[in-house]
Amino acid sequence: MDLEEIGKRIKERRKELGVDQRTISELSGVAVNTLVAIERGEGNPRLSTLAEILDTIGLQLDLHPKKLNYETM
Amino acid sequence: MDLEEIGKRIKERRKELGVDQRTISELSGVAVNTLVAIERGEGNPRLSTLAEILDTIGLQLDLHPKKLNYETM
DNA sequence: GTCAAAATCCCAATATATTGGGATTTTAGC
DNA sequence: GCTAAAATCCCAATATATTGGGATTTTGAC
Repeated sequence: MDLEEIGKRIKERRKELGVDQRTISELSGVAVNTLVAIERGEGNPRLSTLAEILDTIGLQLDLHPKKLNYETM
Repeated sequence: MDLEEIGKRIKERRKELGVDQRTISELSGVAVNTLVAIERGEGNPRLSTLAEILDTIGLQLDLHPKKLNYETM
């Protein structure tokens, strides 16, 4: 789940909703330039920025365990 | 899943692993000050910063659908 | 292939996350 | 209640995300 995949998921979801970037920008309060960058996987948004967008399009962040890179700390 | 809960989850997971902040800081490359703020729910990290920490402690971000705030766009 | 809308790009200004250093407070074992 | 380690705080410097404005390109319908 990297920047690029998150961007894809956002764009995909927005298309499903049938809305354009400007609308999401206005509803979320995030500038359209910022949204463009994120959708294109070129962004590295603050968590709040990402959350505002996700919230607007009906997606949510979640946290789950995965395998550790280092077994010994 | 807001900033505060994410911080709690990170701290909780770190404790389970039995490692201190300095160690996570060194392994992840994120400054300890930044880690402190995030664990305390006072941070608003960039996605990359959050991802580096999560990756180090064996957690992963995920995206899933939730109810929309606005049914009509 | 024209046209309008949507998406993307460029740039300068601003806001804010991140960092490192050092000091202070809190925590936990003895 | 001492003590060392861990956690937190403060601050100035730096890096970078965000924004708004306008221009350009791409897309899709006709």
